[in-house]
Amino acid sequence: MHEKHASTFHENISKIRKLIVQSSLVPGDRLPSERELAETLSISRASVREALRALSFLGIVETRRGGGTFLCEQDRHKYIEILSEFIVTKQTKATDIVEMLRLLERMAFTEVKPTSERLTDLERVIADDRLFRQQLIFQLENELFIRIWNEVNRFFDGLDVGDLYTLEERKLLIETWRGMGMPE
Amino acid sequence: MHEKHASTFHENISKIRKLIVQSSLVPGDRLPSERELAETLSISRASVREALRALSFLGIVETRRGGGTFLCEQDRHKYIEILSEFIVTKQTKATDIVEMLRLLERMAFTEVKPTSERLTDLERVIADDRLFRQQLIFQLENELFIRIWNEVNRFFDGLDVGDLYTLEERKLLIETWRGMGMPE
DNA sequence: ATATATAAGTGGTCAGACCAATTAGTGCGA
DNA sequence: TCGCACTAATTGGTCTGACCACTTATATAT
Repeated sequence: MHEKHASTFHENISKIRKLIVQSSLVPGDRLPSERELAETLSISRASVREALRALSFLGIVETRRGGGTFLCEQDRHKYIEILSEFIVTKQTKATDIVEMLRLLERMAFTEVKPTSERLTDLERVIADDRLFRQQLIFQLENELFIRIWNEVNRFFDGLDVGDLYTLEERKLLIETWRGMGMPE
Repeated sequence: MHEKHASTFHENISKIRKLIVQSSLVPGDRLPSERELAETLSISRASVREALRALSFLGIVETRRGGGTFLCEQDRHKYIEILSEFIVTKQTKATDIVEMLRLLERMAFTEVKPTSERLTDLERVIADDRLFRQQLIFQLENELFIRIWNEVNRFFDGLDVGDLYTLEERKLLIETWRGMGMPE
């Protein structure tokens, strides 16, 4: 009865996107609840959630616990465009990529509240530059930020210019963080 | 007992990433099964799946039905670096962004097998340039491709230069596709 | 009319079950 | 011994139903 899709997962994403269009939703509008979507699209709520999570990662929808699922405002991703602008306009070279990565990671470093567990996690991967930086970024727990870092870091990997920080720098970073004190 | 996280969702991602590091997994290696992960990390299998789906979208792991979940090979994302290289090195301007988008969308156009349902879906959004192109890309059902298009399209949106195609071009695209025949 | 308490709605998580695809194991025959 | 077909175990994919945490709407009391 229905068309062939690569997987029901993609089919479900397609269904939800189609419903957004048919309902003429505009950024900021609320989508039907997960339970409604499940019944309307004749799929389980678990599948609805997996599809919504994917759309969330793509920056198309956002969910608010107890509130609902909403179509994203374009403006919320303005800083992605800003970063993109930086890449696009500045005749970016290897040094610029490195500079941007250091900037992003400094942001993470200053934003993340240092806890004993996070320090332990960082120390565990202190020997590996890439894992160390990845660990730092993930501790921010901001999906959009993680996505941006992920893409920029791919540039860096492609450059094949070795580590971003030395082992001593990474150790110093941790020591500095430790000196910033613990939460209550 | 355990540290404060923004959400258990991010905490779960952190747990899995930590386990990958502690197990010294290298690209190509298989992760423990979802059931094992659930028991090891003391979370439900549904939560494990949501976390794995996120890591999948970030290009860190990939799942094979009946086979398992594997740490991604770096090389699989080589073409992301190629596209990035294009952006980074060519002093990319607005015209280049447009060119790249047209290229990506032509790839989708030639790769996707035209079916009556897909044509219907496209015709439904023919009035909206952005939705039309998004619909076309999503029909490819390739997560990595969707991600790349998504990022590049953000550049385009930031340029604010109007539509990429005219209504006539979109109609022509559909007519051309319709002429390519239907599947068996 | 305002503020407070209550109820309803919604996303987040969990448990257990079954299906579908792959993989590992077994045994038979050449 | 080797190779092939068959079976069993493993694993990701989906479904159902339940309960919790948070938000929003409603009703109630002052």
